[in-house]
Amino acid sequence: MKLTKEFYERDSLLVAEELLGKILVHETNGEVVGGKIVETEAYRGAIDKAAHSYNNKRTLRTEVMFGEAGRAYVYFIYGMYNCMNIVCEKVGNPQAVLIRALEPVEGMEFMAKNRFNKSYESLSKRESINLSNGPGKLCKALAIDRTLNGENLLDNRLYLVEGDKINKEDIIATKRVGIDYAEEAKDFLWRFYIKDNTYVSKK
DNA sequence: AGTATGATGGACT
DNA sequence: GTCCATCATACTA
Repeated sequence: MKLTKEFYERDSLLVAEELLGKILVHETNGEVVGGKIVETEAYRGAIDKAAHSYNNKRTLRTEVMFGEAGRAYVYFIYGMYNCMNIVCEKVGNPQAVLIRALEPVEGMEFMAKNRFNKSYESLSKRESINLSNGPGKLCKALAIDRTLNGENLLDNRLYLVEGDKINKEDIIATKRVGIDYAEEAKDFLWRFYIKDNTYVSKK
């Protein structure tokens, strides 16, 4: 069952935590690829120095975050990678959740081709873990790029469905990654991951 | 285990 | 011109 707009239309902290265990699916030229979300980060908008939308900064890039919940915010970073977020909260409140890592569930051949240009069977152990254990890696694996920025996750191209129920005691809350510039916000425990999951990007 | 470094280009000022 | 919500590789030990 697909997640509803009501699910997304809440504080990004809640959404980030509850997204753990859900399945992210991309359908693209006849292929279906999907993975279980095992790591997320909340970006809480106007009050969050780490967020692109800090201080309600509204630019062409951040515009999607100001719109309706349940859209994809995909941005290009470090000249090479894409990162996918899910827009949260009501219109005008620019929060989002970054998807940081997936456990492959469906379309492993497609992922292996995208990431390493070889068959899934021929991957080393290291490579199979590296398919989707980071925000840039999972976008490459699932063929998610900026053309999907603004995509409605309630439609049938890129969407999320129910998955495993994760127990509260299996959820770790810790500091976000790669935001050293964010002053006090860099220490907020706004990253969530599933305890002991192999595909988490960073303990 | 850890630490360092280059790749590479768009967004923003 | 500067800054990146990253990753792969190449070291050191």
